[in-house]
Amino acid sequence: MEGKKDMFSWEQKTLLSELILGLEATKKLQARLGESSPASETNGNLLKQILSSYEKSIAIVNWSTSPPVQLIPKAVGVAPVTKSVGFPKSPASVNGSPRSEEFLDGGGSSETHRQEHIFNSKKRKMLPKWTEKVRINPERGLEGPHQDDVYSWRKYGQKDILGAKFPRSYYRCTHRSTQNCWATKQVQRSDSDPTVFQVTYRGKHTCARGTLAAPPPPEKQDTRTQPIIAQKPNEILESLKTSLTVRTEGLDDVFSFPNTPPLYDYGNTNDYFGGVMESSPIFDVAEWFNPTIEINPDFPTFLPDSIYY
DNA sequence: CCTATTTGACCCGA
DNA sequence: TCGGGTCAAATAGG
Repeated sequence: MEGKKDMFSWEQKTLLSELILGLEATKKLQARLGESSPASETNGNLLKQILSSYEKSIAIVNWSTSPPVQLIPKAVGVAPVTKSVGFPKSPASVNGSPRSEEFLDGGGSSETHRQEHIFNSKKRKMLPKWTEKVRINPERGLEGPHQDDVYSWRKYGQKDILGAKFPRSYYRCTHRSTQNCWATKQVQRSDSDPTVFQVTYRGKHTCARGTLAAPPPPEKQDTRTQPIIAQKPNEILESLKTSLTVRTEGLDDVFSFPNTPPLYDYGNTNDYFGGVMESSPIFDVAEWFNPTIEINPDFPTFLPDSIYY
């Protein structure tokens, strides 16, 4: 565990190099494809997927080494997806191997617990962070949810934020304990425009379905449609569209998602949101789309992780 | 019975 | 001390 603290094993180096090579190659391919066949939507997605996988893999390797190897940034910076995971400064003195073990504490000694906590928060600080804006479209199904939203999230908290009309909800990957996936996200409904939500992600998924190819269709999952939806006066805002933005914390990553589905313009704000607030039965639109943005246009179903596990 | 959500308490950094 | 983020017991739902 403490063996090589300031350096990576040659395996890690090699692995990293390989990953980077693959990443670069993929980018080139992407560029090339982009020029020749402009209509290859599928190819584009595949490439995005591949790039994403490379990024995550590299990130993982980096995480497992004390000094985050900053080779990723390189000079490639072409593909937007390559925002390269941002690591705030040096990880200070986090121990070399952020491995589980400690999380499995069973004894529950407050000591262990505490250290675990500290460790976690430190680690957390290093996680890349970015924000996307998602808006609901009253006449369409959920729009192009981001890959990241296809994951299984589990809500672990909600808080009223000072100055914000709506509470902020916190989610973490369902597989955190089982697979050490530290991805989390928080959703904040915009004060001004209730149709807009700000989703801030932290950390990339390292869980199986997060790292590997995206979980595509098997969403069938006997639609465990949430009852909440049923009570909604309207099912309008089921749709949302994602556009993104980025704003990172001191990290220099310029991130932008390549996919930007068609924009829908709902000129009129449905009276829906008119005087929501206190009298309206509308709790929080966030509820509907929060947990897990579903691709199903008709129902924002919340898929349990059971599917993938 | 098991898993996910709710919600007040608790922790920690600013 | 305050406010944001997380924990965890209670609760909901299948």
